[in-house]
Amino acid sequence: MAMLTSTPASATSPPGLLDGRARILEAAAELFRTRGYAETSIRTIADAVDMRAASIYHHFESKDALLTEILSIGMGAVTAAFDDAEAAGVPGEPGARRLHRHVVAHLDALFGHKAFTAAHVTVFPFVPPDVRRASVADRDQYEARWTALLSDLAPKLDESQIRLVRLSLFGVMNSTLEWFDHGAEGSLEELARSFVSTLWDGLGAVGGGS
Amino acid sequence: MAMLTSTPASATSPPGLLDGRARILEAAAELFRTRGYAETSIRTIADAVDMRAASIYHHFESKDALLTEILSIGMGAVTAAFDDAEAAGVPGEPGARRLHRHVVAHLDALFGHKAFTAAHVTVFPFVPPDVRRASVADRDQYEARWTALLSDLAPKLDESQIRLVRLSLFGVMNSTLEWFDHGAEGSLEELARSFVSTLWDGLGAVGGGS
DNA sequence: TGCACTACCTAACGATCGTTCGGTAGGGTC
DNA sequence: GACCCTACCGAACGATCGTTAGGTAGTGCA
Repeated sequence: MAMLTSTPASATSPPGLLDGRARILEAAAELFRTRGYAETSIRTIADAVDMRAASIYHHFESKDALLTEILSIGMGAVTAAFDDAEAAGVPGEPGARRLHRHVVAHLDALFGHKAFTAAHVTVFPFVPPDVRRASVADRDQYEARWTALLSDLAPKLDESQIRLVRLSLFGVMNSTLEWFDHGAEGSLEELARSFVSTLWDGLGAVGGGS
Repeated sequence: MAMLTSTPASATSPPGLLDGRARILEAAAELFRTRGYAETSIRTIADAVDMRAASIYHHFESKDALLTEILSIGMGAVTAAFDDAEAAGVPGEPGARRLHRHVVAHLDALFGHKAFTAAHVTVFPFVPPDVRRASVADRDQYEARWTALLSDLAPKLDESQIRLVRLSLFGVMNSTLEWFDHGAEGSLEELARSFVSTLWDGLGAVGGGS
């Protein structure tokens, strides 16, 4: 996983402030997320960090390389969050509780590194083939973790059903980036609880329908 | 809703074959879906229909106007499918059955007019503001239909919970465009049944977890 | 003082973009 | 035969794109 500061920057730059490279990453990720990759020019990114376009190329080889690193940071964040959530488990705990912890972890990572993680959801389908190739390994790893988790939680389901549940769950969780207003609308804990209770117990039980 | 053939084309062109305008719409929608809007040039679209770039402007005022019409066709398809599904209902039927019919209708429309409906899911976040403005009314109408349906089905849930269920359900259903291989992987009926049974009865009951 | 290095700059390159202009070929109408 | 309309075309417009070449100010080190 690539880090936000590739050099020991805090030794030469004021602590708490991002160096040029990290500021470019942050601004570019946010612009890619909100406007799209092709729609965001190098000059727009440079404007956002008060530089000229050529200066971007002092820190990154190309626009594609910049995107590749952003995707890597995003996938690193969710993967680390998954592993932390797994480590926090206790043996024999209820399935719904374990699922809830992982949903919270995913949502926390999603919104905590929003610009970087959202790039995987919004711009990934359209990134150049070379960039996509550089990211698939990271993505496959994360996917495998979820497959194993869900197989544990719902042992009666076969492989294709697990795949369906996983992709559906990703569909729900990742769509929150588009409509959930973190902060104003409530906590991610509650959102996750709502997801899990509906997914686990069903809308029929929760909603009072006939 | 805009139609695929705006002129009485079948009077002058061979029946069963799309006229130039409809061929442009179809090709552009498919290219926008797979490559993205900004990533697809007018010349690429022209190539796909064996024309030159200038000829596109005989049928459409601008690239934005072309996209606007594609979005309109897509939203028209899902809205019409919803209304048909509602009309096919019988009084007093179980909630899960009514929900299932609407999920099938949405998925049918999604995959039946894939290029046009997918544009709303994949490229909409990045379309130019003017294009977005032209589509919001259509989208709001469709959203309102689902809000009313879900409020009927789960009367115990308040407004914000209904919103959450609706957005989650959209998240799941629309994500299928990215991973469900219609035809090779099974029927949309079965996919919908799996969604509804999990959503309605819960993974706890279905999956055999503890 | 001199050298090397980092972090930026101005200016420009060729390519590609959406779009427009001024055509032309062919069919229908009178 | 004159006229018009639809459906296309070649060629070009200015703007913007990613990228590069070459330069400069500032800092740390010998």
